[in-house]
Amino acid sequence: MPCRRYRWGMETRELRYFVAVAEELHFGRAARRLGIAQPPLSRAIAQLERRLGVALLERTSRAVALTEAGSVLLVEGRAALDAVEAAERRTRRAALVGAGRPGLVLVTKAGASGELLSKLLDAYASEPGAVSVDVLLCGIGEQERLLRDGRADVALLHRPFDSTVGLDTEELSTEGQVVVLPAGHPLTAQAQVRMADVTALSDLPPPRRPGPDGTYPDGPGPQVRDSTQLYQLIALGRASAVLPESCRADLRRDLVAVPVLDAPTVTTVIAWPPHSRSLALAGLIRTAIRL
Amino acid sequence: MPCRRYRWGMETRELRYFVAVAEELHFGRAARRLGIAQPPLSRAIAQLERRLGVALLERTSRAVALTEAGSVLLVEGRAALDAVEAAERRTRRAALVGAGRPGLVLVTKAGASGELLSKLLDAYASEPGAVSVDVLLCGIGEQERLLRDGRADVALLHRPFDSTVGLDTEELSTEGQVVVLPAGHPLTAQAQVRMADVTALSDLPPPRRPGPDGTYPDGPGPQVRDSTQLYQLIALGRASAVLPESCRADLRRDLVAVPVLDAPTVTTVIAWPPHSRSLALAGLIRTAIRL
DNA sequence: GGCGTCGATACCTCCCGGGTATCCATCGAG
DNA sequence: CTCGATGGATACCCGGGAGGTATCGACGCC
Repeated sequence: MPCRRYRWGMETRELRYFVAVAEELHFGRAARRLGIAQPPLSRAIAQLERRLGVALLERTSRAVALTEAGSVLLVEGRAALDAVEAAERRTRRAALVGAGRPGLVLVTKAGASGELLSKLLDAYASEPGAVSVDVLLCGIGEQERLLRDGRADVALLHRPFDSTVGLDTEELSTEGQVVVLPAGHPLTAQAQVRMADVTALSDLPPPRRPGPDGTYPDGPGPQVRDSTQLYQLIALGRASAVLPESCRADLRRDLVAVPVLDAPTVTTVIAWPPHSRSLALAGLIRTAIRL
Repeated sequence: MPCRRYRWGMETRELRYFVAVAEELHFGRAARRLGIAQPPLSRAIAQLERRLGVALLERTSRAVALTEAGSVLLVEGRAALDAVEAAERRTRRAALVGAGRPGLVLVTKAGASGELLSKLLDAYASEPGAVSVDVLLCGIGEQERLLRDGRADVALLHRPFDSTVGLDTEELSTEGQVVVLPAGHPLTAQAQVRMADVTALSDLPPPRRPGPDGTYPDGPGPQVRDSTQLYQLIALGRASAVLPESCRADLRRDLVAVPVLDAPTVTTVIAWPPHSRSLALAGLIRTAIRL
């Protein structure tokens, strides 16, 4: 009779449970995080292992560890959960278009490519059939995740800093880099400098930015979260930074930018998840390519 | 009390149900395909719409149509289901490595890059720490799907024929193309030809190959499924074909290949899903790059 | 050796996914 | 216009399983 569910594949609930346990490596904590009791969680994981016919965790009653298969499922499962979330979010958003709600969400790093972005938005808005575009500003390395889990539809990325794996891209512009220094600093007397000159400034170390996991790398420089903090620290004479030329448009009056001859050039690209080619997205990309 | 499931996102069961209905545009047929009765399916879809707060289907009691949001969920949902399936398959496979079971599955089009492939497999097999590699041969345009749903881990693709969107790639080799003709054909007297010479052969039209959906495009040429059929038809004087140079190694004795000067060059690339960088995969890719 | 920790087991409850029977709207044939 | 066929929605029932609490059992630690 009824209820022979187990005949199809995994349910997202099972995946969420497994990912929680695999991340915590502790059933109790994982259960608390999931808002359920520990026993059902144990059962669910056991059932998942039975269904897959695979041992995912080594339990030794004092410690929990991932098996080889378990670590595969952790990374693949995260990707799958992201895809499910993306489906949900994009569907919800698609239903709101027209009521003045965002038809597209564009994500880029705060304080980068500002001029390019505003030109793009202006140009697209005057296209026939343009939908409204929301702009989402985020930190470094977050864009890929936002595109994958559906919070954003399209991103402005900067090679070689941002990874573009798994995304479709089109190049928009390339530019050199400048070193940003406090006004009056000796180096600002020069028309251009080299990377060696910049790294030699041990009293003005490069700042440390948080990674995707929110932690800061070790090093001498001050920790910064956004460009306002960064500019203030440079103005205070506590740091210097090598940034793409276009940052000049946003610079405070007490900062000076000097071209760095041998810094790698930065390419701004527009990137989007390869399978989601909606008409609105295609229009935005076309506009972007035409600059 | 117990059971407040609905607080988290979609379940894969709901997605599978919706995709079935969206593809069939008919609740009864979809239910039959899913192996369940029609009423539970209606309920499940209604519940999904309630959960998302979004209308996915327009039902008019005689016809079912997708809303805008529904077509978004169809494409995003398929991608998500593929990702879940991929997680399941790759996890199962990861658990079998060591028992002589395939550690990696490489997919490529039948009858392409044969020499490169065997050199790659030989070179990789002699690496320290190599796992066993299964080779999967498939038709045109199937590779992307096999990589996405986890039936394969890595593919040999041929630009510009195969799409590489959403995949990480490394170029392996480039080659020109040749036209394959029956021995004794007048054109075989020449050392090289141009595309115009080939398209002028209206008695030897290019063959039609099935697309990803299994249907053949319209046109004059004969329908072929694989290279054996193709070679036989050429030998019979019913077709000709422009193929990468490397096909020469597989040619029957009664066929002749003539270089085509202005045909686009073909690049063989090794491609893999961007997030799945297992050690075994990395080793194979490294070997491939070193040719 | 007792105690604390943590995962597994036992057992209960009730929600929900599955079923069948039926209703109702629409379309087409006559 | 009526009537049957078609196809989705509704009503209702049933059983499995997802959730809970209580407890066990294994291990590490003081």
